[in-house]
Amino acid sequence: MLNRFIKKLQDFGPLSVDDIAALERISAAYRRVPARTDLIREGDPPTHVIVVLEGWAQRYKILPNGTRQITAFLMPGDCCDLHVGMLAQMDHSIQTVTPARIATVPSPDMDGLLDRHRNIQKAMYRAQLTDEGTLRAWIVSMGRRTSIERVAHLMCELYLRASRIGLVLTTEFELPLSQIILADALGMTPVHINRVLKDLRSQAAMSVKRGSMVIVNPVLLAQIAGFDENYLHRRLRTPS
Amino acid sequence: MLNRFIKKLQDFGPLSVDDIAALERISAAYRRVPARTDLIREGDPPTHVIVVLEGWAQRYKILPNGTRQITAFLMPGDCCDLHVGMLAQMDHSIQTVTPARIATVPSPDMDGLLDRHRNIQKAMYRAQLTDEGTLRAWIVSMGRRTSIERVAHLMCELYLRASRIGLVLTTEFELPLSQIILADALGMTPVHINRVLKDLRSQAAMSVKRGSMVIVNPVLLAQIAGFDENYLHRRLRTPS
DNA sequence: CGGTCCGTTGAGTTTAATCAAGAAACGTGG
DNA sequence: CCACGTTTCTTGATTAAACTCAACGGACCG
Repeated sequence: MLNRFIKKLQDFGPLSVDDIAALERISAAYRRVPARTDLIREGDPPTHVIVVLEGWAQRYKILPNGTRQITAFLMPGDCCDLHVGMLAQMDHSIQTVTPARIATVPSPDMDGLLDRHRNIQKAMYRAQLTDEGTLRAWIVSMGRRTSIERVAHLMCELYLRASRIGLVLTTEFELPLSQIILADALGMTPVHINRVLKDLRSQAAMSVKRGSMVIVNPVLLAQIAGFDENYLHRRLRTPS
Repeated sequence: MLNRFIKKLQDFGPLSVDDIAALERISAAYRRVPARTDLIREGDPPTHVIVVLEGWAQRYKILPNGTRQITAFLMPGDCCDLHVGMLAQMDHSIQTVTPARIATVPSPDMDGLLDRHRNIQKAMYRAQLTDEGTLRAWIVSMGRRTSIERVAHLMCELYLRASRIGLVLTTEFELPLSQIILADALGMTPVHINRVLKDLRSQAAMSVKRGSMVIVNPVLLAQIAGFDENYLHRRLRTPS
């Protein structure tokens, strides 16, 4: 049974038995981490590549005025920048959202792996390009979408990403995100998020629990968001 | 006399004579492009890495409702994603802002260059990490900064980036950006940008010309923005 | 020299933030 | 297992920020 990291990379390109063995070696050592635990903090010198095997994490930054902006969610199989070891210090922090299983790969080991396994290298660069597209899509959302579109768009992104890694079992999908986290991800106040969610609930697009929410109708959300999934690079160039 | 691309890479790591010769070969063929010319459009299959040798360009995306969001500015020496050739199609467009000198490197050539020249590879990955930091900083700006802070923050970013590549000759710095471009970069309306600039002008932080603007007091802007330059990774790990 | 694009300003409207308060769920320790 | 404190969610009323609409002037271009 392959771990989420390996399974995700397989979606981005073919891997040989040897590639998979190398990935298994490198991600074999993992640790269990409680929710809301910083994996690395702004200012720390990064020495390891962080790989999320199970659970959710988030990249975030705290501003001088105390507010927080979340810049990305990491789902099972996702990892932080491959070449992060080149930096003198982190410019943001990464924290678990839920209890998680985390592998930390020493940067030199990751460099060696990329060098020796070209399939892995290609798959990882494809994954990274997708992440960058996501980053740009967030900018587009924050700049040019209304608050309800913005919420719906994030939901679509998360739903689609979750689908691809086999996390969506029915048409519905439960996210482990509180309204406070959503607010910090979308640049709004929790109060306003709450009102937007109320609206989406009344349209039967989603329902809300304490500390999490359920996407009931992703198609409707996509319509509200004006969602274009191209940015997630569903259609990568056929791997050669 | 080395071109801007090579000079920029030298800032990110030491290059040998051989490295430099290879970079010169690859960027020797360039073309002059007028302002407001699309270099590549959303939906196009990317086959070349775009390198800006002179002038400014921007990444942008047009939404279904016709609005535009700019997600990045490319300055002399900057290039688009190295591995862009892996994608089936672009999820955004890239356009010149000013008249520019552009080199387009076929993706396989770029791959070969990175393979054969590890110094170049390292320098480029460092540059790319910096770009990603910039992307995240934009998200933070859009989500959690007031409009005046947001404008001031972008000005600081651009001033600092321009300084590093030797584009700032006095303490002042002229940017070739219209208020419309600024508005589309910062997720505001041109009308509101105009009022914010008026405010910054009255504080003697900047002045404005038609189609461009001048940063008069970058220190004051940094103060207004709450600017933290760490995200631009001034202090990279000492190249080894 | 007429047209177009950009910048500027004012007035009115919309959107989202702020302030405030209470309810419901959760966690912990006795 | 219950009591208590804490966090999250919810709602209403008010304020602040930014957008929209509209109009006009100046600069640049052919």
